[in-house]
Amino acid sequence: MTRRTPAARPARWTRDDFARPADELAPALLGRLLVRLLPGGERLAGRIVETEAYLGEEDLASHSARGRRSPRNEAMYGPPGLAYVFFTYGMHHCFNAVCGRLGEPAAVLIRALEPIEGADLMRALRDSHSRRRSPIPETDLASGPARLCQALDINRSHNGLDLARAPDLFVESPAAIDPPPRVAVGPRIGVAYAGAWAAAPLRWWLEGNPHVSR
DNA sequence: ATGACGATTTACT
DNA sequence: GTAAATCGTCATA
Repeated sequence: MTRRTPAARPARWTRDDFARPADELAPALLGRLLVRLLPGGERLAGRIVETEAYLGEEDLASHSARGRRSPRNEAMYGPPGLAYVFFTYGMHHCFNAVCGRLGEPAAVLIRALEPIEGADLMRALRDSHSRRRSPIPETDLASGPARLCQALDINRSHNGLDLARAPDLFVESPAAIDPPPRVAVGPRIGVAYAGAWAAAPLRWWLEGNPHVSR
């Protein structure tokens, strides 16, 4: 009788994998792969090395704080597994995975990736967004929420996409998680406006990984 | 209709 | 370290 070893091959995440609280999902995503298939068939993949949890209506740092619901953040109120992509600062995109239960506006912001597949293509995509002369070092390719969106060509067209079903954007557990990762926790970035919530330890990253932002 | 500002990045002093 | 870039969104009127 053939027995498969579940962890021996890559496994795509299903809706159930996203259906948990943001502060549970955020650390659980570390070490997983965010995979993007470009229209030409090229496969880009990055190991998730930094995440932030946005808990819901009570979280004053969240776009859904105090029950704010609008066309922009509508995806946050959808089923777990949707992509929430928003445009900010007049020029940047950020990518989240919606989580929790349907109707609860929780999400996890992906803040940084370590390029695993297609790094050269990622560099070309990043170059197309800047006028930099020297080649972008690999540690700068996806080490920030807007950088990773450039590197994987993620934009508003992906907002509301179902990560559990979309053919071109999904999360995958790698065949093996190399070294047992040491995880660090700290306050979220860029949410100083959120009062006491700004200090909450809701950001997780792989300790010592050079692809983490800043 | 108007204005303030942002879950950022980059360049420059 | 500080500041510019740049525009969609939302709150207020």
